[in-house]
Amino acid sequence: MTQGTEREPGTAAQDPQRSAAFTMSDTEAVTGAMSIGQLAKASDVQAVTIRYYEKQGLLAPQRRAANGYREYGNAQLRRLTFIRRCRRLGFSLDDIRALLGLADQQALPCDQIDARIEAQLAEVRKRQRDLAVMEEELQRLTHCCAGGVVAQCRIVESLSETEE
Amino acid sequence: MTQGTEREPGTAAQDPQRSAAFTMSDTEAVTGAMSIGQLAKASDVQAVTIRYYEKQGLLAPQRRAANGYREYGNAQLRRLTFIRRCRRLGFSLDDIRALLGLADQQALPCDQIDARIEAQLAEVRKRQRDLAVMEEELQRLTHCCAGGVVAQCRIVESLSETEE
DNA sequence: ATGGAGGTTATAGTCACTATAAGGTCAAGT
DNA sequence: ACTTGACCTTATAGTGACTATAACCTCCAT
Repeated sequence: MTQGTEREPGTAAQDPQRSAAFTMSDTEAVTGAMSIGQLAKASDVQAVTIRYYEKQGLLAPQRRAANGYREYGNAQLRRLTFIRRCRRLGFSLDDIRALLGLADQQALPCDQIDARIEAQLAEVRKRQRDLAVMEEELQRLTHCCAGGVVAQCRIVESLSETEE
Repeated sequence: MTQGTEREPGTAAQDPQRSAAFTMSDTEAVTGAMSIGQLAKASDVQAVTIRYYEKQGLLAPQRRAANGYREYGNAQLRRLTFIRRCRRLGFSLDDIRALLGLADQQALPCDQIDARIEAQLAEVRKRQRDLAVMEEELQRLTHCCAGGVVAQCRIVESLSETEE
């Protein structure tokens, strides 16, 4: 897959400080404009997903080029990075929309953001407890019918028993 | 609340050989007819969900009554219990379809069922590791900007930073 | 001018349900 | 006999966070 954004390795070499992910053509470097594909590469988020976030009202392009192409700047890259980090922390897109709304109001105290982090931490811990139960149960089921056949399978039996 | 027709599901337990989870005796067919609502109550699974499982090929009613109503017996209750327990262990409906296929073949050795339990256990442990990472990250974020305002918020900052 | 890699939109599919609509059936009460 | 209300039937659409597909447009190098 030849990646179209890398079309000038010579110019990139001029600036050893610049990370490969942000390599842009000279004009782009001046304006900070990225196409959706370049933003995708820089953020490691698929272009379709970026368009999806836009439809969900999370990330709008800076502007549209004359040909209709989306153009993004570094502010959008930071915003997208924020979105993806929050997703990795288990926040829903709704949560993230709220967090972005808060983050955009620079004068607000941090309390509400803090509270949402705490809430998410509680949620993660709840999921951990759920998984711990699953793990214990599954662990109990393993090795419980080694070498038998299904007719006497303790697993099937214990999973089917109607309690009374 | 018309639970009056409920007979104790334990009558089948007179047969201690009943390791076969899904074999249905004629007596059950005669005595054990439940409507979908009764099965829902007995299994604590919503009627719509039971119909959904049917559409997915997991659980068919014994037969249809003259008026078109679904009729279930104790074999179906055990099968549904099996399905729900597997769901609680995190198995997908596809997994469960496969497990039911295996469980229905009484002569088969247990190996394949065992293997699927092990695979699910591995999956659960992977999810646990993912959550542990999330927990650590969230923990790190809490209290990191107590009392400040968003403009200096370390949370927002650290979530937005593009690494380079 | 042609090919191929990019971009654009719109729509449908995923998973395991849940919700809604529009109607048929049944037992009890008036 | 009639009505009420609980139950049953089917079909369709919505959820969340994408992913996949189709059909088309644009740019650039050859």
